[in-house]
Amino acid sequence: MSTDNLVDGLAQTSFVITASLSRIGAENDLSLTQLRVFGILRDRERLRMSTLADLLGLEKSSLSGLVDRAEQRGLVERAPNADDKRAVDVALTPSGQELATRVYGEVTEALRPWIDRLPKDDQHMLEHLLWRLLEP
Amino acid sequence: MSTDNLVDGLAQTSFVITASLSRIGAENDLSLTQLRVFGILRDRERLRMSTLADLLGLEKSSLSGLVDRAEQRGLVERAPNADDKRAVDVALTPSGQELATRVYGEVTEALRPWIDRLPKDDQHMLEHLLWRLLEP
DNA sequence: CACTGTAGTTCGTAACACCAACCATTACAA
DNA sequence: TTGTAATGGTTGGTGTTACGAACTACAGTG
Repeated sequence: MSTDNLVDGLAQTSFVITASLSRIGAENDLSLTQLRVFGILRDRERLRMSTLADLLGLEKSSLSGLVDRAEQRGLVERAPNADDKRAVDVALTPSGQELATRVYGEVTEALRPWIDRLPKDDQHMLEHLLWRLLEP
Repeated sequence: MSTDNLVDGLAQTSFVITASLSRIGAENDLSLTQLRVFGILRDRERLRMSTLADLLGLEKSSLSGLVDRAEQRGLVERAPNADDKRAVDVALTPSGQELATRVYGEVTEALRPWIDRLPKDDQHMLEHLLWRLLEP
């Protein structure tokens, strides 16, 4: 069956990407999950703990410690939510922002040579297909 | 820059795949890393601890515990290497083999609906591109 | 106003991954 | 060939990650 091979290819690719992300994260003392937090928070202004947990696919309790550690390092900050006094918003601090863009730049640089083994046309095709797949 | 978007797409896709693998692994009491061990060992006969560690990108010491736990569950077994008395070979037991094929079947089933949102032609194209990228 | 649900935190537990230190064996060099 | 370095694995200690259960504080609803 052909789907098997595609699944395999997706899994293998995942491992390659994940390895790069982990390595570059580690060089900056960031776990893969913390990297994801940064990736998510980089675009948006602020996010509630619970929605962040949902996006990451984590339990709320897992997120507390994660944010704790990042907050102690001054990369992230908590603020009470204006609308809901139970809720807590999380946002990147300026230094967190800076780290995020730097690390994601490094990731792109690290993957570029690997990606460039594919002709430009194929790169565009791949990009197109992946985003089609990722559509909601 | 277009590479950025491709890197992003690859990362996003990785997270989706990883989430599926983790979930299905968890349902079978297997961590993502154990799942990878099974995937690697499924094809080959037996592997030395060190080469397995290399393939996984792990320290030797990390592998010891990993294999310990799998061995205690009877999924994997150690055997002294014939050529090198220092080395230890690892292989799936029959019950490990069975679990491996079952779990990887479940993964394929889980991803199929997601993948099938892409027309068959696009699936083949994607598969082709990914494997081109994965070439050594 | 009581009651049920939701948002986060804390606590205890287990897996995971690393490093450093340690044997045993192998490879190599003088 | 014998001494020394390198390799293969394990052990022990540490920090991170993730979970579930129990808990507090606030929201929403009847």
